[in-house]
Amino acid sequence: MLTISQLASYADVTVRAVRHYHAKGLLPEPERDRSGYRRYDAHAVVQLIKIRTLADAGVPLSRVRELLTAGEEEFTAAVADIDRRLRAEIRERQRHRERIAQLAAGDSLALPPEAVAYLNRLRELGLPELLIGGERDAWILVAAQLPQHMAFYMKMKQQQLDDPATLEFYRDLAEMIHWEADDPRVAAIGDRLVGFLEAAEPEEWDGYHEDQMTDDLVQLLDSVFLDSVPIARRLMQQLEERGWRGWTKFERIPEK
Amino acid sequence: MLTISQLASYADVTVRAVRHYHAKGLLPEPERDRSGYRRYDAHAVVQLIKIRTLADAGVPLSRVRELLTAGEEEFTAAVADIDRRLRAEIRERQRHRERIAQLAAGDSLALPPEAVAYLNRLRELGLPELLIGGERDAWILVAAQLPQHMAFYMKMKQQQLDDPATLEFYRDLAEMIHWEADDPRVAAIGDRLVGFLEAAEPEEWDGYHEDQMTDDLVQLLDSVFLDSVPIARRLMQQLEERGWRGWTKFERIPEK
DNA sequence: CCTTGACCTTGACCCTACGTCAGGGTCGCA
DNA sequence: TGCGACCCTGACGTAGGGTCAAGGTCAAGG
Repeated sequence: MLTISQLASYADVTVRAVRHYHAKGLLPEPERDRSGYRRYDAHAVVQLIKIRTLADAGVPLSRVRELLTAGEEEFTAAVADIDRRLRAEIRERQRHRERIAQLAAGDSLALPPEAVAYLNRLRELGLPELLIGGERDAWILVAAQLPQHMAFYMKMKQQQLDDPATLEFYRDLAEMIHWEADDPRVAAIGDRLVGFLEAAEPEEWDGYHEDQMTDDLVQLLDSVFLDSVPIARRLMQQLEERGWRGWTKFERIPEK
Repeated sequence: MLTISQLASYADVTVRAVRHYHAKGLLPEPERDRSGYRRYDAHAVVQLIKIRTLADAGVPLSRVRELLTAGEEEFTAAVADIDRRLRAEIRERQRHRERIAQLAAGDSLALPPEAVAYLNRLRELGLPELLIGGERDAWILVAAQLPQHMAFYMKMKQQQLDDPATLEFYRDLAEMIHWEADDPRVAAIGDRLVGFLEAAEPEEWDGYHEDQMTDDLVQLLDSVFLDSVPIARRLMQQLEERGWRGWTKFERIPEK
């Protein structure tokens, strides 16, 4: 007769695993000797080897129980089922590999490459890191909600940077993030921005922020701006005095 | 400000997962409103999306915590590490697939194909299923301990079956399993068996059960025989009276 | 006879990444 | 004011065991 550790070593499993299989009902509890030790016969070794064979093949223990007593057809059906699961798990991990391969550090975490390129261009233009961080966060949010539109958005943004006047204005906006909340220059910026908006109206921004972008998302993006730039609140106040509101999605305040 | 379910839906995770990340320290606990509800800002959405991005890439949460604050080099090192783990898991599952592909029902569970072929031959020879079951269990044990020698053992066994005299004797042995414990014919079988053993001596069985097979294993295999055939004990007793012992590995009892 | 080391017992907590109650408080709307 | 949808904490469950803890047992050697 065998002790539990002898049994375990024949099947190359741990003693703990054997007890686990007892608890799970995979392996019947054997007789005990007078001191309460489990005593096994050779048949238990055979059973245990079968259990390990299935478990080593990736069969979950809950199914091992069925399979040990299953007939031929059930068995082959179950095997097919398990093979499907394994294939799915392999595919999942292959996708994981592809994803982590994309994950360099920094911006590219949670952003598609075209967005990373855009952020890098902002960086090359010498814009302050604080503003770029705000942009990055905003685009992370957009990329999470509307991944299929990121390519389009990024193309639009890149085109804006190609226009010298817009770029110049962008630089001035960037300056703004360091201003105190009561800086008087905000009024001038507000004027210029409204000038831009009214010159561009009405069709130029077409498709830029259409139906896809829900009001909720727009509000969330606005709050990113409001939270990351101290003077943002003042600026938006200026805009509202001039008949405009919003930031992510400017719109004329309807006259009442 | 966002509620927990709004936050969760922006990052496409469950509310439970968000709380889990709080508990794990991945996402800082936000301010509470006066009724104790968590209130989030847009930055929390960004953080949560980053967490999901890493987790979706197969990064364990314990490492996500490090990676969120890691610099460029640590990050790429960690990514390489995770990729290694993923590759290992994929390989593991591919091995599992190969193994379960081998697992038809019945005998082949835990046995190599040549052993299955041997058992099938016994079946074709019309030997009783009870005896074949005993053989199968014995070979499962051997295959688990000495997988590299199975091919050789099976070749030997097949050769034995090719010899008409041995085969005939095999059939008679097979009959035996139905006998009562006090059947007088056991003596005759004992005589014939000893005849075989002494005729075959000493070199014919060479390499069949050599050093590889430990005494422990031999004893285990003997016990399979003793447990599965009622009259086995009587037969071995007969053998001992004639100067032989064992079953798996017959040996002459040294004269004292 | 005693010690020592190896083995055995049960019970309980640990891991991942959350899911799923249970029991109770809160919000917004009709 | 009542209802459904939301929020809170706390606790238990998952798969497959690992790892103590606290104690009983066994065999060998001094």
